[in-house]
Amino acid sequence: MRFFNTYSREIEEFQPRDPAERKVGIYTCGPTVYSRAHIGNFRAYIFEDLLQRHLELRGYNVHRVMNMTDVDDKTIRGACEANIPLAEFTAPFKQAFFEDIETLRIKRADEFPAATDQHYIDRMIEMIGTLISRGLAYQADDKSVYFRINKFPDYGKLAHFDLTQLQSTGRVKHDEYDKEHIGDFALWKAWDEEDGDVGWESPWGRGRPGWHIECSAMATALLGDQIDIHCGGVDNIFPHHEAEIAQSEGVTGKKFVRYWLHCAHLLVDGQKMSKSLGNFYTLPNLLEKGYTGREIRYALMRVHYRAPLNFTWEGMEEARQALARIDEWLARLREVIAKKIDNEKNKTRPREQFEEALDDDLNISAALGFLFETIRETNRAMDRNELDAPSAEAWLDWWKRINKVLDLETENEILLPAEVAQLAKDREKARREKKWNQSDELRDRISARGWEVRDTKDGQKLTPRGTS
RNA sequence: GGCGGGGUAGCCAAGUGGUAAGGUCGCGGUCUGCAAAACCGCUAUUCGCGGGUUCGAUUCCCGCCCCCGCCUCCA
Repeated sequence: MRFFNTYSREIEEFQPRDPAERKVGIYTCGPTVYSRAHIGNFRAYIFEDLLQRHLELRGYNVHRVMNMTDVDDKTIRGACEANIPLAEFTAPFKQAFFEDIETLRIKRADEFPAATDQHYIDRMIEMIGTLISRGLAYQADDKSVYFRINKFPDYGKLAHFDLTQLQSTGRVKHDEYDKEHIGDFALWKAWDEEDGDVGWESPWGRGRPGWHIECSAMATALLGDQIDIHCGGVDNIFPHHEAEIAQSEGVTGKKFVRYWLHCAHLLVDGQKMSKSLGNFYTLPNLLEKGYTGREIRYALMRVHYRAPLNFTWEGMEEARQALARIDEWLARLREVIAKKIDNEKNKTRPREQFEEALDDDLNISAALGFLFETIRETNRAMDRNELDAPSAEAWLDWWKRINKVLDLETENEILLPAEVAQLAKDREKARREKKWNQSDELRDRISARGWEVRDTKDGQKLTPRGTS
């Protein structure tokens, strides 16, 4: 198995810390719960889901942690504006997040530590204390504690940045007079009036943790000093992950992460989907348009994680059609099995290309290409009545195996509504009497109710469209 | 300005030093009363542009162009 490691900028053979036990520790940066996450955020989480599921398919025992950032400027501002306690403000967004990942069939992480958990606050304070004692951090005149990047020679290595070349984007306001170096980042932010009643006591006074330290504290607390894989969006490479390395290694003295994997952005109209640009869609936005969770999952999954993915409605339609093709294929395989078709002519058996494609830095496009090739070949055999039941069973087993990674099968059998059943019954009668106009009219009415009619040798078949 | 990612058909996209997977859309055909689904065929003499290496380059090298992102709290 090979992955592109952001640190080396090279494809590397994957070797976990504990190859014998096949244990893999993964840390993924989770949402900041100040508003509902948008589908660009979920592209990253789906990529991480694919990673976890493929590792598991290959026999690894994955332990994944995803943090919840429930204290930062935005959450505090939101709570202030709503005039409610911070926890009350973030709770519905946490809940919405869990609903959304369930809709998208994203496997839950083993742990979702929250930044405001006193246990982790304590750990952050402890780490900051250690960094200060080693000269890697200092308390400035503004009472905040900053990381001293000049004392950490590797700072900038992940992003390949030359620190003397850093330019301010003006996105974040700097308290330049308080910091020794413009690049020094906050570990502990001193309380100010805008924080209201949000704050924790520390050896440096009342305040709250900086964003980066929370991940270092939770990652090392739950996964140990060294973790196998750390993921996130490319926009987290700098400064967030760079800072995590500095803080963690500054405390433990050990290499923090073996493999850094970063996901490219979801674009809309060729631009990064983001809250600040206002060009974003949430999951409920797409569900309202009639798309289902698995259709959205497919649409967000089908492009390689390191390539930008442009979100379009055309892409959503493509996802729907592609899934219908898979559904149809599965239904046909099951039919062959049910009919116990026995034919010696075509004994086809599954191959390994799907898994091998994913071994290659999660090449999902190649993997799906192989799936669809397989679908065409087996459909062709079924058209000729040349696929026997054992072969169909073998392909179905194969699907069950790869679907552990894809998780794209329709969830529940949708019951035929009585109304549609009656229309179908009427249509059957009309067809027996060769009343074609009536038959076609009934087909339209059934179609208007979201069901598709097909006339086969065995009579009418009804399939729901756009199913979850 | 620095550092990345990307540029392959209408759209999405894989890929290799030896002549371009797959999905979707469109067109034609088989099947069908007509459809649908499925299958078959057609749809890139060509892979952003210009050089170079090579018997041969979309792939390797050099230069350039375009798009997107990051450059101190964005997945």
